[in-house]
Amino acid sequence: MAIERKNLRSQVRDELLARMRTGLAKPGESINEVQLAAELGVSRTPLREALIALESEGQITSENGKGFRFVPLSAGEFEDLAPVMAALESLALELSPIDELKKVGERLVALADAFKDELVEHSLVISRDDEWHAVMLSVCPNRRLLDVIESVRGSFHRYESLLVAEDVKVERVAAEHAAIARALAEGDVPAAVEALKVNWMQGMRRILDNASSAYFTA
Amino acid sequence: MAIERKNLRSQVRDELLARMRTGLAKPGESINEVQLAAELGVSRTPLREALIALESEGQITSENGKGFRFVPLSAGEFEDLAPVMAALESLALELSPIDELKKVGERLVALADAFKDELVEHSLVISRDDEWHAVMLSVCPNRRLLDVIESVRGSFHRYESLLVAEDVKVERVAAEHAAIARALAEGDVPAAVEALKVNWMQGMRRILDNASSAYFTA
DNA sequence: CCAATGTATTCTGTATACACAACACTAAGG
DNA sequence: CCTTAGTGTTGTGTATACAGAATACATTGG
Repeated sequence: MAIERKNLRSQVRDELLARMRTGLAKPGESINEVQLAAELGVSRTPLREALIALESEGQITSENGKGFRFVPLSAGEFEDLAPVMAALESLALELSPIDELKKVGERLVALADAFKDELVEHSLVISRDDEWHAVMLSVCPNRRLLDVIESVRGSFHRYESLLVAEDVKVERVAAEHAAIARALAEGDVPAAVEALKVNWMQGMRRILDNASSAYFTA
Repeated sequence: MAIERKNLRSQVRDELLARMRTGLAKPGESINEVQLAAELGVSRTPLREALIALESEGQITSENGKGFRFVPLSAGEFEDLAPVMAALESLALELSPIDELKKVGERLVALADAFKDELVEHSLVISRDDEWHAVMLSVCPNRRLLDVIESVRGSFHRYESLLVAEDVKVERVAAEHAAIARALAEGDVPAAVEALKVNWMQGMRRILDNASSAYFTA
């Protein structure tokens, strides 16, 4: 096995993302570089590099003399992100070869079923969902589009992880996924696109409705 | 007047972008940090920070022990970028309040006319085009979408700047802009979206056809 | 007591220093 | 002659050092 060969800045980046997702890094909180660097056991240099990378992905903000801050949660931003994801993934479907889509559609149907049956615990819901979308996008030949999707999804992810309540309606998600998958299997891209948009917007709405508004004060 | 208060890394970032657009930084060229830093009159630190920011925007690549490289020009990537821009700007239109769009449509018609009449010199074509699109997007309330658009547009820009030949058909662009603007003024968003997609794809195609394939070897 | 200015402290932004990986070149062995 | 191990050099990745901005605190004048 080829062993991982990663530089510190990317490891730090991953760790910061993890902390943002678990809530260990509180939204809106300002970052003390020396303290955080010490906590992570690295110097300020790779930490700052990770922060800068995350900043240009929109996951962190900075003001000139004041340093970096985890971006506050904003219902508005979350609502903004959903249609962007929907549009991007829709485009990905439209650009994928139709026959490939049909094949993938079948796999997706199976996955959606498994998803429903598994009674997945909450921590897994998101990674399952991720996996499902990854499979769907796997036949899209537009590399740059996939990059953009991944970047935006990063921001979306944060809201999912922090706000997903215990009682997420998993069956609902599975049903929506199944609808998309069936349309794809039949080669009906417009229908799939429509279902996909519903999936994103409903998903966002579900999460937002269940979330305590307290999260957004920060 | 409030005087500019920018840190070095953003200034370096701008300078690097400028060099990429003028061709001073050759596509595919690998970057020697000490040399480039000296050339810019700064230390490696802000230079690296700028490089990292540009990397996560997709404008620069890096390999672990090998450092940074200006990304090579790729016809494929350029072709990939166009539909993404089209989809994103289309979404922006769909999310904009219809009455605002109508008002903006009128301004855009005027701008398109001016564009045609001005017989603009080549260096100005792109910034005019930019300005036009900026006005069009000015009524879109989705901040995050605008961020994503700006980021992707950055990559697209590079191709425009490097490949736009002397004999760009300016009237063609103006005509396409006028079509979009008219549709907006009439509040016909679907028509505007359709025209917009044509604008992006045709624009990309025009540039690509006129470009010597020699550019892509790097 | 409050306002305003001066001073101390903290933390960012930038520069420099250091260690090790990657690459180039040479030399020895087949 | 080709291959490969050894050696030197260059350049990145990371750590540390320094300078100045921002903030908090104290002090003085009203």
